Amino acid sequence: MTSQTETSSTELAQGMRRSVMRLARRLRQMHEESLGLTQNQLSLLGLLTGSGPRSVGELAELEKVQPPAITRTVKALEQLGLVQRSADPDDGRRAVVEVTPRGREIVLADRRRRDLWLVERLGELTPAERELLGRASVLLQRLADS
Amino acid sequence: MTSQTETSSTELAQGMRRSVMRLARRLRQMHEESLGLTQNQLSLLGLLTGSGPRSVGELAELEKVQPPAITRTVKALEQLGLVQRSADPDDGRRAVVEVTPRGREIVLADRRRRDLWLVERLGELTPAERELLGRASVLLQRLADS
DNA sequence: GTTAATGGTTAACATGGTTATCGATGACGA
DNA sequence: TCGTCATCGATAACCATGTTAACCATTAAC
Repeated sequence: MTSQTETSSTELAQGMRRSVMRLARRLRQMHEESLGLTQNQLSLLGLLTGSGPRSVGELAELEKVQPPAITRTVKALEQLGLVQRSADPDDGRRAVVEVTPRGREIVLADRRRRDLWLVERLGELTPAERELLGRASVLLQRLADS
Repeated sequence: MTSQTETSSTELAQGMRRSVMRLARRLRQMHEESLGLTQNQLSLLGLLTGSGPRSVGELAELEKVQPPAITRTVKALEQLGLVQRSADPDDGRRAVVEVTPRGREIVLADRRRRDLWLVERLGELTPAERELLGRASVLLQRLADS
């Protein structure tokens, strides 16, 4: 019993890795050519849009990257007028970054555009299949966060 | 009706994008620290292991990258003794690349290691949930390939 | 057989990650 | 209160990996 469960879990894992990695790659490609912003810049902008103002250190941790990488990206976004950097009033060392209205606008537009391809693909499925994916999506999220 | 279907498809797409991208990221991190090989090198090696000998141009197309990038990665893998490059006997311009036994070994070991984390996570789910993911995985694959 | 097309490499450059170092600010014990 | 230490962020120098442009060798075509 154990060995059979193990075997099928391995096979399931292989299948899932393949399909998830592949779909992710596809989704990533969908917003490559986006408004002149790089992948990184969009990712950071999206993060800020979702979470509100953040310090450089927090952003680094959330993006799983070292602080200098964030500094560079923030600098680029700042020059484009998409984020704004200000000193933390309580702690002069911290630099707080927040998205500007224009930045937020771009993120939302990009998200719509990115989803378009997937929405179309999903439209080709049966309602039952979509329902299945909806339930699976919750599980995937749980796996990713665990 | 249409508008309701459309709305839920949009929501489904958003949820799926989030969960798929996140899980993919997590899976990718799992084999970062792998034997001194970079992400790229492992990816190319995996491709070659799965598909047999390929020309540089084919590899570039499969990896969605320009030929010079392949040339560089192949050169590195060749120096490590993980791939072998030879001239196509029918067309002296083409360079055919194939994985060596040692390269193949590394790919398989890496795959096992990468799957380990996911297998463990899947083990925490109920059988019904695993079954659901198995069916969803097939759909994801189809979406990615369409 | 000369010319054009094709496959791959090389060179020069851009982007984005890293570590090491430093300046400025905040925290804390003598 | 002051001197020391820790922490945050920025800068510099380096590496990995993508790009385009130019070039070489080989094949194809007239």
